[in-house]
Amino acid sequence: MSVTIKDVAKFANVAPSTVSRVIANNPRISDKTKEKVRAAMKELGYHPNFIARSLANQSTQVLGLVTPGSSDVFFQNPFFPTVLRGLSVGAHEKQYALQMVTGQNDEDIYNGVIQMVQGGRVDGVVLLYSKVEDRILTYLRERNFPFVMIGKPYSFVNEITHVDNNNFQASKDAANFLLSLGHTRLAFIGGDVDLVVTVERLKGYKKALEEADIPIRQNYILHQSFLLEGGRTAVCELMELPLHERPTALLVADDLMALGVLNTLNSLGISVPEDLSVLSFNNVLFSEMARPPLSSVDINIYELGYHASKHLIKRIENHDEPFKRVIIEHKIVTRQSTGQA
Amino acid sequence: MSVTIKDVAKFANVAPSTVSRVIANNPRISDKTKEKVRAAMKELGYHPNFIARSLANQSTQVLGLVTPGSSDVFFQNPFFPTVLRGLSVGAHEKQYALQMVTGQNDEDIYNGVIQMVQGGRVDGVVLLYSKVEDRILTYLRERNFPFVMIGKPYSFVNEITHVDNNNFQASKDAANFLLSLGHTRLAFIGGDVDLVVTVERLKGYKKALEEADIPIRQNYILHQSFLLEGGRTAVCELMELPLHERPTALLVADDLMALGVLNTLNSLGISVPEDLSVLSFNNVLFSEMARPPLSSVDINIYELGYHASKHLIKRIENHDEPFKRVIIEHKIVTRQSTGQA
DNA sequence: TTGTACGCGTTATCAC
DNA sequence: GTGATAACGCGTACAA
Repeated sequence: MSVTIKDVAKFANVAPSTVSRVIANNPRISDKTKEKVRAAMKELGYHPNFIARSLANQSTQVLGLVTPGSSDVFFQNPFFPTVLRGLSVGAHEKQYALQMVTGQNDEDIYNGVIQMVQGGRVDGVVLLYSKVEDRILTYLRERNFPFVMIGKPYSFVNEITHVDNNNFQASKDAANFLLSLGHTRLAFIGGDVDLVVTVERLKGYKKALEEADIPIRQNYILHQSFLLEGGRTAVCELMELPLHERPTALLVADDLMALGVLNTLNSLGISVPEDLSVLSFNNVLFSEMARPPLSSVDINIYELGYHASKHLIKRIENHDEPFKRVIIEHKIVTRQSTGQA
Repeated sequence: MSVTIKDVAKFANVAPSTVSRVIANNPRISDKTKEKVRAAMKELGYHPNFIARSLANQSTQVLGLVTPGSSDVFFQNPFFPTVLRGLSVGAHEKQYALQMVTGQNDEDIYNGVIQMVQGGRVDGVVLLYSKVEDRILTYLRERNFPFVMIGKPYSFVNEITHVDNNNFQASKDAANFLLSLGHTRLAFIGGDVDLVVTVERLKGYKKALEEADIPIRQNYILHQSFLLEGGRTAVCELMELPLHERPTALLVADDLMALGVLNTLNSLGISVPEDLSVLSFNNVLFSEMARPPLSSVDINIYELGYHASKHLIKRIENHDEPFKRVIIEHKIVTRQSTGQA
């Protein structure tokens, strides 16, 4: 077996409790014994056992990460690695580890979260999404377990710490940008309607049209999953409209979907931005590598992750920490997929 | 606090050990008491405490995931989410959780691994890469700690369980494919030379040329990090050659880099595949979305992850499990970035 | 078939 | 300042 605190104690001729205090750097231990104990630890190659510490402490220094049930789709989106990197950096700064729930569907994930939480595996949880009805959220709230959400809560906005963009405003800005280029036939291709981010971006789109006195047409509003394939399907649907009714600009709720859109348009012989402008969201790494390079609303994905873990840790370490709404800036990055109407 | 085994015991009028046995589904407990205890557990909403269990068991049911030190780069590559999904599914099938080391550089990651391992946080470790000199590998081997590697070990190939493609053969196949199209001026753009995968793919490239009696030119061999930017730099370098010395085909060791290549070629007015063929590796999701769609060697990334966790768990659960070399199939997927010379 | 008692490696609360 | 001792929640010999 591994070398324990007791071994160190014997070796240094002190009590186990003293060793424990040295590890915690307790000020009431004399420098002399500290030295002696540290030497012993080094000599024996001692490393603290986190499991035992967790049991005594009732704290694990681990954050749980919860993906949406459709994790295969979620993983594929470049959003995920970027937000993960932010989470990782934020966690690392406070010496927290990251643990993921495994499972491919809602049921698996739900059970995974319960195991994590009840099993005491994690000190807190990050929800990497926001859904309209979410029993995981309900569960965490009921147990008053520390968690933060990336995205805007569907309800109880003031009782949930969350890190989000102002997606309503971002989408309104984006739509206004297209309007300012002279487009009036403006379609919206959104993601899963269960996701709050879709809802918010749709609202922003509608609001912008409304303020510009442009009637909202239901056949200009499409919903697909956040995937390449979704972009294709949506385009095909729009292009079945009679020529004079086709939109001249598309607002696409996700870059990956936009990539599918571009691809499909290309194979249909429709050129971007001459025939059709495309503006999307997220500004992931390959946006600028698309053909043509994608204009996209940068939502600072990394920051979303970073602040999420920072605030979660705050809530863990101070249970009375007030709920916060953290808004990350967005910015329209103009490239070559958008042009004058 | 949470409801414990003792609470259940009291409620069901049995001893704590009986409850424990019911959880383990010990056959020596009568069906009647099992029912009684299970009813009590349900009634009280009992969930086992993993931490306590881990301490008693000396096992955590957690797998550790180790990324290369340059994790920011690694995360960005679509390879990562895909392999992660495979790992996740494999782990989930055996009820294992996944934990990641956090940290942005070699030093952080190294310390993170030591903490994970010595701290007893994980039962085993997956190395998601293979480097030429790797002290993490050395450490794990010295401690005889269960681990598997994704990729080919630089040394001790027969003493390390690993899941890999035959990258030598894959690269040779790929080069031969280009040769069969009539290309003779064939360049290789590889990744980080510290990575074994780069080394293997370079070897395969060289071997194919050698067998075709084509001399190897050092200025046709470039190395960049696995990133979009790397593709750009490499192309610029090659295009500085006099026209008649320029390669007519590129073998690129990574799709992401190939995307950068395509992009740069486009802006230089060089058309693919008419002027130059491009063949890359990995066949990640967006390969077919590139312009033109990328011909790529599919290496079954998902399978790499899936088998890695499966075999790691085998090693954990049976410490005498022999070392294995698991080879995942590869296949050239021809799209529009390759053509006759 | 079930109960008792101890150990897993720490931390924390007392004493001294 | 430092040393016993009791938790933390569970698994498991050993008894009964």
